[in-house]
Amino acid sequence: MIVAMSRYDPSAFPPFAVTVDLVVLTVRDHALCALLVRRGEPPFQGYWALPGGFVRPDEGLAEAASRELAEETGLRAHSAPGHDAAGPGAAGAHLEQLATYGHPQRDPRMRVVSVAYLVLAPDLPTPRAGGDASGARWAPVAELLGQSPVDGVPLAFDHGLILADGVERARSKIEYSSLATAFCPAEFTVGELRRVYEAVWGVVLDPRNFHRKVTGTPGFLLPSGGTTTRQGGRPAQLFTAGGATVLNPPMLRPEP
Amino acid sequence: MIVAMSRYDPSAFPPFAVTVDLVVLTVRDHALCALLVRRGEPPFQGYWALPGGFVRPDEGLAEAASRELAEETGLRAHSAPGHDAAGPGAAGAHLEQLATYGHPQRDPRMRVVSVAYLVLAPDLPTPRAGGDASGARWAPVAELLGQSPVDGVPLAFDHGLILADGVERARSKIEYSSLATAFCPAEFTVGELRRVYEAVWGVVLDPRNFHRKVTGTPGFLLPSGGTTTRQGGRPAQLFTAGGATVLNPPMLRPEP
DNA sequence: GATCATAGTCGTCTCTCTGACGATAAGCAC
DNA sequence: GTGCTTATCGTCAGAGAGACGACTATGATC
Repeated sequence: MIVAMSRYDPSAFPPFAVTVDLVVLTVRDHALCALLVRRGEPPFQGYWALPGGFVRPDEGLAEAASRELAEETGLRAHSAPGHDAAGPGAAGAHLEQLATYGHPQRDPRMRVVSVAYLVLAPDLPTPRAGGDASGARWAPVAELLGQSPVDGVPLAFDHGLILADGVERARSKIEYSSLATAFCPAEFTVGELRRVYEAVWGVVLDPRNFHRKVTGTPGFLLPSGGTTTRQGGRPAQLFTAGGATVLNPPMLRPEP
Repeated sequence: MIVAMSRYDPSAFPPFAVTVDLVVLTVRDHALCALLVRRGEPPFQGYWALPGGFVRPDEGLAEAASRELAEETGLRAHSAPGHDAAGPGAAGAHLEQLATYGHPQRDPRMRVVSVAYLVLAPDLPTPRAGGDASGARWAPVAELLGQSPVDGVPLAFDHGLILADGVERARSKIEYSSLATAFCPAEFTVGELRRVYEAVWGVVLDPRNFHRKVTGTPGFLLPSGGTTTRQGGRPAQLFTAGGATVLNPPMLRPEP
């Protein structure tokens, strides 16, 4: 019986499966999008789900998340273990632990505890399907979180809840950190960064005030010297992410 | 082999033990304190550790944390599942998920994944030891996180790291939420609330500016009508926590 | 009971930052 | 060239924070 089990007796513990699930977010076409895979096996066969998989016996949680991310997208992630970690403007994606989901009935087959990770990545080509997934796609989170689920059906398991938590984390975190740069390529313009904020928050920001704010925050942006006209209009200065990870004072999210 | 295992095959998953660990914080004598228990069994026998235990097969993670908290302290917690949840000024403690720790070697006996929860509670009597703990005490976090570990030895397992993460979460969360009231009894004065901020942040705040800020934030404090002189000096108005959970604009933490 | 120490509460001033918005600059399409 | 787009600089009013003066109402001490 459980009640008779000593709380730390290793020979009599209730067995759990531990998985990682990934909320991979990017900004495409002015919209915040999440990576979904189509499940090729029951349960929820044919449903869209977050990428993820079992943690192996000899690997850490962040390590498992990194591995799944690489298998699924080819991305190299910098995990941010304690606090800051990622170097400025590096090519990979930002990865951080989101939360852990362990409702006893969240998987119909067995007791599964899933550690969710949040990944913020620059725009990528449409991912290949890999492993046991029969398809993969970028889906705008506005469709996923609105009243109308994808293709008329919700996500598998509790992945809709996990996705909502991940999106909320991303939305609030770009307020007080420089994480929005994780959605940009290594070199980007102030306007491109502003479009990231607009897509993630679903708002329109004043270009002049935004420019003043980000260029006036020490350590947020480093001028790289070049300019670009890839967005049309007047040539814009190119920047890379500065070393600052915390924005003080924060970027204020306007209310509706 | 693991690599041959289908990622969601329930019949061939690597078995893990899943535990919850609690970072229980309170403010005593102008200091932020954490609840520790002394381990009565190996490994780390005689070391101080965070309270916690195995998750039972039929209970959720927050449920397990709640149960352990009640067993250890007699506290009833309001978990805060999605966002807000706790009613204003209720008698119990605030409970929220902190993070999950699963380094392969974090427990010398076996693979254990631990979901840490953060509990913020008003000052309590010294807790009774329970279960397999041979003692329990409140320890000032300044001593625990400084260079000098308790009694010359660090905490068991990776609990020092978990504690540090919990303290950092508490410190940052009272900036932009009304969570500091969770450290106060149901009725409290502005000065008592200020002493909570001062203890958690380890700073001294201007009483006049603090008063203006908290009384000027709609929904943060509700006047309860009464007054008290329990802190000495001029009688102070009593308040209960208002319904607001988010502080906008936030309370600013002064820098050294 | 007068005095003092302790806290609480209200006001004022200055500085910084934000939001709103005008004006100018420098590319591209035609 | 004209028109359109985006980038960048500047100005101004209002909100909020830090610094601090002033006053109030208790209990403690002589």
